[in-house]
Amino acid sequence: MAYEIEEIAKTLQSARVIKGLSQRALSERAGVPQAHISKIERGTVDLRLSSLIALARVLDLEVALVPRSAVPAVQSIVRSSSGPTRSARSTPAVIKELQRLHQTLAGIDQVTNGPKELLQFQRQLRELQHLPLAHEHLAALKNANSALEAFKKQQSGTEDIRRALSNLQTLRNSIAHQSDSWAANTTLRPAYTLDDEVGNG
Amino acid sequence: MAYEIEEIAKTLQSARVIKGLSQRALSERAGVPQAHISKIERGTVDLRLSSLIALARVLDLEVALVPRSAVPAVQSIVRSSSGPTRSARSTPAVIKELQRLHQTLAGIDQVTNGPKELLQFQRQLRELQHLPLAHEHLAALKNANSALEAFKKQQSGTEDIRRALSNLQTLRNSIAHQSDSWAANTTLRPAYTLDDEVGNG
DNA sequence: ATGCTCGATGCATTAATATATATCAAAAAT
DNA sequence: ATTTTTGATATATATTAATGCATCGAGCAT
Repeated sequence: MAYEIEEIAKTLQSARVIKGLSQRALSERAGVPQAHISKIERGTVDLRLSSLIALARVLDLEVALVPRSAVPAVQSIVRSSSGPTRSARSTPAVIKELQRLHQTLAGIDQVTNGPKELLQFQRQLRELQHLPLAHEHLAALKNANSALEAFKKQQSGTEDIRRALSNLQTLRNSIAHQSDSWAANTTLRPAYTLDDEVGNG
Repeated sequence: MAYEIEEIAKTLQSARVIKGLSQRALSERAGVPQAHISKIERGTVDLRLSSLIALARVLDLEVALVPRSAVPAVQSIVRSSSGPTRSARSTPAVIKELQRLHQTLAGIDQVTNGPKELLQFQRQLRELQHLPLAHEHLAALKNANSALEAFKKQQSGTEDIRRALSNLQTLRNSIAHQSDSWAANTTLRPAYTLDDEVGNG
């Protein structure tokens, strides 16, 4: 298979993984069979443009034809625009943990009517999903998760939730501070749809 | 056919026309049958990625997947980078006239050993091909062309050539002055391959 | 008027994608 | 330890891009 095709295939796969979607989940949304997605990502097929567009759509990507002379500039734009999304947060473990957090939160039915800490927790989590989390932050996320689960099983009260929440806030602040150029973009960037239906193909 | 595909098709066609290539010429270079190129440009086929890449290659384009959030920035980059190439010079008549000039020049066999004005003429023409020529400049080009042909038929001497050359120089200067931002790029931008084999499919 | 190039179209054939469905081993979650 | 999920793979079929070739009318030039 041609080099360029594999390049695009890699981009597709990377985007899918970052979005926390399984091949099957992507399959449903894009209307492309999972088997075919597998072949595409492996670069074993010369896919049609419609397939590429269908997949790109779901992955918030756009198929573009850019002049060769503009490629470097475009690359730098793309890098700076989706850099944190791509590089810093590409650690699979971190992504997984974020999903886990989201799911345990979804498993608590008193989020809306329960203590307000839970809602704040939810909001905090949503913000974190947009931040360039590195692998070093994994532990903090795990702690928050176990705190949440402890509360879910009623093994602890709202105090622990509040403490975990505070931890997440400090985490958020420490990260948001180190990259201001990124912070400017954060309002424009479409939020990940990590919220709905994560990783269940 | 999907909207996005037609969009890409339009881009391909536009790039081809601007480069002064016929479908048949593009066909030879890209290894794609002319009939198929026709269908592609009309948006009546769901082309494969390999076809798209093959065509884009010849047209100095790159197939890219850009994040939706970065699309506006990328568009502005592309516009400013290939703006003159795209907008100002897209007048078909101007392109035709440039090709005509080039061909009449090629029809003169004493370019290399003849009067030095011819060589300068050639060089000047080459520079003009990289400039954002508008429709208003058409007359000047036609004048230059007729002057060249008159010399070819030995109906005039080198004086007329020199005068036409001078006209082209002033034309060049007047254009180059009004856009400095563009002038900076002009060294980096790959020259059009209008030089070799123009419009003979 | 003649000839040439252009893009579009038709047709037959080939080759490959796309799809539906099912299965498998490995990783992950319970 | 058991169940679920995930990605890769297999088979069979339908759809269609891709190719080669021929042709057509329109525009342009000689």
